[in-house]
Order: sequence, then C-alpha cells, then structure tokens
Amino acid sequence: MSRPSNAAHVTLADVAAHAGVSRATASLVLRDTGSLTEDTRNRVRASMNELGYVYHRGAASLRASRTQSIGVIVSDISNGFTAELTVGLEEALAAAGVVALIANTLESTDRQELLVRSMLERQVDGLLIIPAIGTTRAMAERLSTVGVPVVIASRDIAVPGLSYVGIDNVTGGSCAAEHLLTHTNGPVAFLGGFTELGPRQDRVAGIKRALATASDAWLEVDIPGPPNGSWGLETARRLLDDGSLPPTIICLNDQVAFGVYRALREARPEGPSPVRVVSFDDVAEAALWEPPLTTIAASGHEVGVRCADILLGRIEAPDGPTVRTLITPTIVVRESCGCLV
Amino acid sequence: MSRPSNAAHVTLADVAAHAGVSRATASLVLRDTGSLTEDTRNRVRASMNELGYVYHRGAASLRASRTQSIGVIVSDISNGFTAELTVGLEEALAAAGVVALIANTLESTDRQELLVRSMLERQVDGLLIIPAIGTTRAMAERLSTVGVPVVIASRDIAVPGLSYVGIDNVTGGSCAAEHLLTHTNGPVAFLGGFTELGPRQDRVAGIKRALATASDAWLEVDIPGPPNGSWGLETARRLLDDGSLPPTIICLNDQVAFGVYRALREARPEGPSPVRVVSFDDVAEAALWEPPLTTIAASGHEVGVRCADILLGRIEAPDGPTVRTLITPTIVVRESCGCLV
DNA sequence: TTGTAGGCGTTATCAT
DNA sequence: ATGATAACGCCTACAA
Repeated sequence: MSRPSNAAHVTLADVAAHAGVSRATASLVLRDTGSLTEDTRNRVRASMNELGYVYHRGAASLRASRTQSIGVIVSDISNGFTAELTVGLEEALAAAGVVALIANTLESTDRQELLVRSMLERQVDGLLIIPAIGTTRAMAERLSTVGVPVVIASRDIAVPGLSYVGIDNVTGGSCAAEHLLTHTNGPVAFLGGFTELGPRQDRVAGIKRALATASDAWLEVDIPGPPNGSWGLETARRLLDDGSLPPTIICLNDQVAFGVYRALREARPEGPSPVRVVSFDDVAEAALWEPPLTTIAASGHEVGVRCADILLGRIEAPDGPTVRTLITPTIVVRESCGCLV
Repeated sequence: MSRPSNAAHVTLADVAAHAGVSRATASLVLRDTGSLTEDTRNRVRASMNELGYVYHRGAASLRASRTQSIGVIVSDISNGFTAELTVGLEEALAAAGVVALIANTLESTDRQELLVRSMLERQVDGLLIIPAIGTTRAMAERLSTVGVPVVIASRDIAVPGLSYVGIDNVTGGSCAAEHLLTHTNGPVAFLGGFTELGPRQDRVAGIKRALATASDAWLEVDIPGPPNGSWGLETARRLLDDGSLPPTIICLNDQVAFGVYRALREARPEGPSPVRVVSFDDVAEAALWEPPLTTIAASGHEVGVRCADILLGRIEAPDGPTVRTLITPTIVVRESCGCLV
C-alpha cells in the first residue's frame, strides 16, 4: 500500500524486472493490447502498483503519435461563457480519454503566440483557441500550418484550414430587437463590446436588420466598450447626465446590463425606471436580478461539446474538411424588457 | 517566411544539418548556454525559423529535469474566485517562464485522481490543487508522495508535506458578524456552503466567536447547501414561507445572497425588505446589486500569486519546508448590511 | 568553440 | 504468448 516515495524514478524496465517479464510485455499490458495471459497482465499490474510506476508520456510521444491531450488557449477564463465552454469541452473529451490543458492569454497576443508554441512543444493532438483581442489574420493563418487540427471558438477569424464554432450572433441580435419591437418603438441604444470583434459586429448587424423592418424604431446610440459591469455603469451614468439614454437598451452582455441598472438606480433612487433592457448570455445572476433580465441565451457548454467533436474527428481523420458551426441562441423573456408589465 | 507544413517532423538534427553544425551545437543555442559565436547562434536560429522547428519538450524531459510547467487542478473553473486565482497564478508564473496547465475536476474525486495522474505523466514540475468535494485525507496523503511539490489552495486539508494557501475565513466570519453587531442584534442566519469543507466551517466558527461576545445576538438558523444562487433562492423562499428567516443574514458567498434577495422580492414586491445581509467574495456583481452588497472580500488573485511563489520556491529547493499561508480578507461596507440607512 | 557518443523511457518490428 | 532490439529527439559529458 505504501508508495516508495524515495525511488528516484520507476521505469517500465523496473516494472518488467519486478514482474519477471520483458519491457515489451510490460508495455503491452500498459496499453491493453496484444494477446497476453490474464495472469501475466495481473502480475505486471501488481508490480506497477507496488512500485508506484508513473507512465512517462513524453517518452511515449517519442514513438507514439498521440498524447491524448489537446491544448485550450482562451482569452479570459473568468468570463462565464468561456468557463462554461471549457466544461462542455472537458466533459466531451473525457469520454474519449483525452485531457484538455487550459491556459489563459489574458488578451495578450504575445502571450497567445507563446502558449501556442508551448502547447505544440508538448505535442498536443489538437488546439482550441479563443483568439485574444488584436489577433491578426496573419497570426491566424500561421495556425493553419501547425500540423495539428485547430478550432477557433467564439470570435470568428475566417481562415482556410481552421474550423470555427460560435454563436449565431446575427440571429441573436435580430431576435432581441424583434422582441422589443413587439411592444416598444422609438430610439434604441446598443451598449458595449469591442468593434474589432465578431460578436459585437454581428449583434449590431442583426439588430439593424430587425430595426429596418420597423418604420418607427432606430438605433440612435451605439457605443462600444469593454464588456463588463463597471463600463456599463460609467457609460449609462454619462448618458443619463446628458439626458441622451434612450428608454430602450440592448446590452452586449448581462454584465453591461447590470452596470446600466446600477446607474439607473443612482439616478432615480425612488423607484424603478421605465426602461426596457435586453442583453446577452443569460449568466446565473440574470434570473435573480431586479428586474429579472430578458436575455439572449447561448450555450457555452454546447459550443464546447461541438469543439470537442470536431477536434476528435479531425484527429481521427486529419484530412477531413474544416467545419464551421453556428449555435443558434434563444431568447429568455423575463421582466427587464417590459413586455410583462 | 512560408512554413513547410508538409515536413513530417523537423528535428534538431535537421536544423543542425541545415545550419552546418553538429546537433550538440544546435542544442546549445536552443538553451542559450555554452560559449558560441554570435554568428553560429544566428545561423542556427535562422535555420530553425526556416525549417519551422518545434522543440520537443517530451524528448527533452527524458534528459532534463524540468518541463517548465505546473499542473493546476481546480474543482470548478467557472467559480469567479477560482478564475481570479488562476489569473494571479499565471501572471506570476509567466515571469518565471513556466506555464500553467489547467484542468477541471467538476467536483469529481475520480476525475481528480485521473487528472493528477495525467499531469504527473506529463512531467509537470509542480501541482496546484483545489480539492474536489469528497477528497479524503488518504487521497491528500498520497499527494505528498508524488515527487513534485504540491500546494493545496482554498480548501484546507492539513497533511504534512503539502503546502497550503487560503483565505483566513475565521477572521472573515468574525469580521462579518462584528460589523453586524455594531448596528443590529437578535437572531442571525448563516446560509450555504458544504459542511465538509473548510471555508464554511471556518466562517461559521468566526461568526460564532464574534456572536459569543454579544449577549443579545445568536446564530439561530444555520443551513448548509450548494454555494449558488438558485439554492439561495429556494432556501430563502422556504424560510420565508415558514416565517423563520431572521432579519440578519450572513451568506456563504455573494451568489447565495443574490438568490436570497430574489426570494425577498418575490415575497414583498412592494419594496425592499428590512433585512441586513453580509456575504463573502465581492464578485463583480456585488457592487452593482440592489442594494449594493456588503461583503467580505478576499483576493483570489493574491492567493494565486502566493501559490506561484511557493511552487517556484520549492521547485528550486525541493527540500525546503512546506508552508501554510492565510490571506486576510477585508470587509467592504456597502448598503446591504443596513448600517448606512 | 565545436563534435562524438551514449542514454533517457517508451513503442514497434521482428523473432522465438 | 513473450522477448530482443532498434529507433524516437534531445541533453550532457567528454574529447578534440
């Protein structure tokens, strides 16, 4: 039962010697291959346990082609959507016996390049990347030559040779606007998100498309910014000071909406303001918020699972085609949009 | 400029041949060691670029002792505190040129064992673990024999040979209760958290200690449960139905508090209830909440940085002592505790 | 300053 | 059913 922690390093040769077989045989039981006696198998396994043997994947990767691991490089793991994505990915990967090695770029493209390199040095079988802000097309193109399948998630960079999985934000945007149009009109604001990123571009496009079908509604305010609550708070404060905040607001995500509501409360402490707000993501807090947020829900989990499927497939069949998948979001109608009042 | 993506695999020998030097020389420029001509160095580096050489860390780890990577095994990356922790860790590690490979147990001890094994197979230089619920002392003891430094974070399991970094939750708990005692008394509720985990145990201990100094305040309701908003909502609903929810409430974390507030609003839609709430963590939404949450803030970032320091230190000096560090949290007084009203 | 010659732990191909 | 043996890509003495 007790592990000999003093042993410098137990190798397959040690195990083989201890079990009285050759290294080759020990290797076979390790991989559950070949035709070996149950008895031999058990004896070798017993020796492994007794000696505290640890497989050396680095050495194995010298000969074998797979490491059963894929590298996951995300821009910001503290983003709820991203976290959910990694969970879906890990669940789907676990079923295939491959592990995800996750690392954060913190939105630095330098760090991103370093991490890609680092993952490749570790012989990962595939790569999943949520590109950092500022990732150029040239950087993305280089990814298509790394020798293992790569899938880009969330932030689209259409490059041949790279697969992509993301949310259909155009549909999401028009869905948000269409819903608002059923019970409101006039000027609309869109708040938050970086203009250089697909999610914002697509959501705005969808919103504009929907608004274009109405004669009495238009996008009057459109301000880009970081997708977080404090930016939402600041921006809404400023707009409220100006008197230029429209009563119908679409926020890039729930976080921004939280900030907007804080600003509204500061401005009119006496009671809820007559605004209509729709946001995106449906994070856990959205349903608990006052008022509960109407939001466009997209499943990070589903994106993660899809990424796993694609990677696993392309690892099996490296010459298969690259794929582009869009997950369709759905609107969750609660109270913030004002239609239930 | 163009990478030969067709090349099966470029090795150091290829690079050496291309640059007209020996493998040993090429290896030296790889590691920036030895005394080589600037010219030789440049020539070799040029060949590396031209050939698209990728360092094979697995092969290197056969001879070298370090892989410049540490394994990070967390119970749930979508927890804000955990995410923040990994960011602090990665920042501190990056300065030392080591990368963190993160994986999620999803609170499964089976998966935890698998991931520990997997990280060790990949020859990580150290291990950081936030134990999954249900991790036994025996499992933890086995960690002290893995041959690389291990630090446990957040959830304490005191085992010789393992370092620990966490939040001083006893102080946090007493801090919360003491603050409430300055302007309230009577029955108090503590809601959320798993009884088998240190954070809850310590917070309750701190709260009881502080309450014991007052003659007219006591912990009347103490209900364990999952540390999330939906549990907070359900539980508060039930207590409200019974009429057994005390007006003074301490929540395991902000999420639980969010759920409690939702239940309060459902119960009295006409306006804010006269409750006093203090929670833990100070996640981004806490300041934006209505009312803004008074909460015990602990820096996950700081915990992460400390973990990195300890690991790097012990990797340098494997025989150094194991350390236990507690980060002291601070109270952020906002409106939910009712003292500003 | 550079080259030569093992050896690290594993897998794969052949024999036996 | 099992065993020899030769790679795999890199590092490290040591020799030149």
